[in-house]
Amino acid sequence: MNETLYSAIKELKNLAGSKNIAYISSSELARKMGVSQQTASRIILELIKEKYIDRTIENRRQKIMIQEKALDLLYRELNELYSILKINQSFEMEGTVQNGLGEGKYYISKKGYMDQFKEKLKMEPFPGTLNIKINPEYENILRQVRGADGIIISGFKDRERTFGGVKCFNAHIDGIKCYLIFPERSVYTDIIEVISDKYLRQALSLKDGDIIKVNVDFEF
Amino acid sequence: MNETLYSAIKELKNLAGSKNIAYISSSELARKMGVSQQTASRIILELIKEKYIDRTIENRRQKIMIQEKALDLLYRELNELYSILKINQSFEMEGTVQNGLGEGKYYISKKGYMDQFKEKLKMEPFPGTLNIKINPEYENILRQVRGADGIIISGFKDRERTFGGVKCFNAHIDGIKCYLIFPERSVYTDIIEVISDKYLRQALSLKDGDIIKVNVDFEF
DNA sequence: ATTACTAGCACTCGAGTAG
DNA sequence: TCTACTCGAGTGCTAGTAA
Repeated sequence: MNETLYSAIKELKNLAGSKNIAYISSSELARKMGVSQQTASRIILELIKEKYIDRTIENRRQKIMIQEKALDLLYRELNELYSILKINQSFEMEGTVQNGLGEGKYYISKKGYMDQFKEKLKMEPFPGTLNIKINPEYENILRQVRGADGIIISGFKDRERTFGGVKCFNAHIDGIKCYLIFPERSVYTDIIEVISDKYLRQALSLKDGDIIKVNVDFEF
Repeated sequence: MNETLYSAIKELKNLAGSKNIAYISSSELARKMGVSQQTASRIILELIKEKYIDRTIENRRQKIMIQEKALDLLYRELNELYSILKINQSFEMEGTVQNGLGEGKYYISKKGYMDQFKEKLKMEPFPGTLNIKINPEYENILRQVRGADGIIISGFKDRERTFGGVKCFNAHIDGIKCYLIFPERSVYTDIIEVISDKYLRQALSLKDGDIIKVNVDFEF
């Protein structure tokens, strides 16, 4: 990753705001970045090639759409700085309890995962996940959490198929210790999966549709 | 500022930890950064020249001391990301009420400042400052706050001398709205000055030596 | 082992300019 | 006006090597 592209992404995201859409000419970007118009133009082309942005030219002006990959990069940088500067943060998110479909249970119970949970999380998880649909206003916090390095649970193979790696984050809900688990390769969903050594639905008296707060605890 | 130097500073600060001292050879830094040993060596020389680090060579190994200028850079980047990503933060710091010496009163009362306070902070400050010595464990938070862009109060001249610009941050102490004020040019002191439209010592029943919490409110 | 100089090469930048 | 191509110049890289 070229460092100049990072600076350009910052400029563009700053302009784009929460809609992630910016209208800017190459010479204007050039001026903001302190480079020539030609270089700015080349940077935009590179950003498109690397899928950090999408661009259309409408009525002689460029419409730049910031892509997930670019936001990922910015949040990753933010997390890296948190980590380097040893800034401890706790993030709160709010969401709605979802019907779990029993899929979680299938995955959690796999020996390949379970053994690692016991070893790395120092607990034996209840065989099932609590699924929470995070409210849209917490989208950015979720993105930041997802971009952080968690406790890595490696992928594995069994007779039938391959299971991908996941990463876990320390969290708590209403004082009950739990872990958020995400696929290691980032997937953009607003539904998070929570595991704990307790049956969370029971311990917290939850039913589908309940609104709850989840706190993610980072320590570097 | 070269972007490569920024990456190098991150690597070095990461290694250095809170003591801001790292022992690392140029080839090790080269490996971490994915460049040649020669380039890493040159980077270190540039960092020294630009006063981001200090270096001594003891018993064949380099001792690298991270300088304030480098920390400034990292915190500034962090703040820039906060701003770009519209992350609102509130920072809490703890400190001890200090004897103010009446200096604050002299400055605050200057028309050049007072007019701007009224206009930009939309309040008429009590003519005096509450000085708080921040506890060392909040040093990094203080650094981060100081590195942020606040509400700018421009410097001015009167008949006798020049008064430098200051920047203000929204804050509150025990629910009372106030502002932190810092000289615009960063100075490394652990004493902060607080102004408010109220006489804070009275409103909060404070005396020298009292320990209080200050919350700085950022909004981007 | 280190650090860091010199030489040469590669890559990135901006000027000129086309579409 | 815009964007973006080509090309020459200069920066910054690595390899070789000295200390």
